[in-house]
Amino acid sequence: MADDLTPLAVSALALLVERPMHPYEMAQTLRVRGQDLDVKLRVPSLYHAVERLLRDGHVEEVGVGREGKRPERTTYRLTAAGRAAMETQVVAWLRQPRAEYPVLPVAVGEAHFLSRAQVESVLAERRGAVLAERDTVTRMRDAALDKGVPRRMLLGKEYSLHRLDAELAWIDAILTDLDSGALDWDQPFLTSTPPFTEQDPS
Amino acid sequence: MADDLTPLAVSALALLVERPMHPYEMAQTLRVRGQDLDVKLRVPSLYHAVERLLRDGHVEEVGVGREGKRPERTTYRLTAAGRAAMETQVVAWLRQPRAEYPVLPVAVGEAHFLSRAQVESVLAERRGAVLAERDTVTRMRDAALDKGVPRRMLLGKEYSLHRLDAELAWIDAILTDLDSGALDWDQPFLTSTPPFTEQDPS
DNA sequence: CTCGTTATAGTCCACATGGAGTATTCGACG
DNA sequence: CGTCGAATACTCCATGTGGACTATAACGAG
Repeated sequence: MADDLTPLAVSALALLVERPMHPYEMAQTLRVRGQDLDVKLRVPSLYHAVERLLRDGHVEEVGVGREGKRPERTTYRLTAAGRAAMETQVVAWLRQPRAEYPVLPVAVGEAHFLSRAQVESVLAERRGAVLAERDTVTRMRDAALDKGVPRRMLLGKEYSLHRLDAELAWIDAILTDLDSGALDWDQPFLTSTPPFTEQDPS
Repeated sequence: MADDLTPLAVSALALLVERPMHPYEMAQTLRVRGQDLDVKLRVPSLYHAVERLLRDGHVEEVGVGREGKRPERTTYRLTAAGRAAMETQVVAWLRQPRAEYPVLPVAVGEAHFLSRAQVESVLAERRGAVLAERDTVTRMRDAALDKGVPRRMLLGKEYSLHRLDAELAWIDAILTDLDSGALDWDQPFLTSTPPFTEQDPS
């Protein structure tokens, strides 16, 4: 039983539900549909992903075509196993949250190496960038709705908006606390004995 | 100029600010402090990360010790270049959001392959799991505050809480719209001509 | 009609990741 | 006092990732 599919593999399989394609065409389609905002799309990774799908019987070759005098291309078709594997993976991703590791908490966790002033300035800059992104996403979603794209295709955008709002709220909380001095930035910070665990309860 | 540091590399450098350590000790310290919830910590990756830091002059060997009769261990010390590189990286992460790719939007984006009932049931299950996680994080933060851990060390937890709340709101929105029928789950979905772009504006 | 540009359709290879394994030592239990 | 499990401190290698490169064709500007 071949293991977990990567997000890019799932996107590829989903495209093949519609019709057979060659990898380059998948990449184009994903880009045209804006799905490359949700899935990290790098061409070589896509080719590798398709290779693995082939190896695992999730897709099969449907022919090597020479259309016009373009470079050779291998087209793939979805198998029943591939379809099933994709659905299983989607369900698994929906069913339970998996640990993901955004860098922002790490950065803030080490931000005490910076001066309070620097942190304030840099976070203020970030705040602006996040606001701008929020604006862009809103506009994309609204434009799509106007064009008649069904709501359920835009749920990812709604999620992004929620996340951006959460980030804004959090940045604002930090900036407020930095200003009010509630964040004790200049206190000596513990080195040897972390107070995170009284690890000697014996 | 060596490139971007990985999150794990930054955590390693941050530990070395306190005192020289060997990799295994870094791993233990990160775990004791609960930082392995923010940074993905796998022992082999840590060794590789330290190797790269050594190669790039961010750390130097400070001796191969045999304490007691334990296996040999190589201890590393931070260099000035390493300290600077870490601060630069932290500032870069704070200054601007970088594209990250959570799987949930991808999964929801392909969820139309599932039946409405299945999506509802699976998302309801997820909702419970997210609630439980939110509870756990809250308790961890409160416990740490009680022990006198400074606020600024717990900003990551606050961020997690904001994000979990955002996810809950989003799940609830989907479940509501699925129930009310606002999400037109059973409509025929476009295959050949995506309405995402009228890609013929000529 | 030639020359730089963009689009097509990929491949190469250097690098990063992480499950599983190794080898030694310490501590506890019978 | 032997052995069995856990901790210590790594290493191996299969797999995944992605910047840079290749090679051909169509396209437009001079």
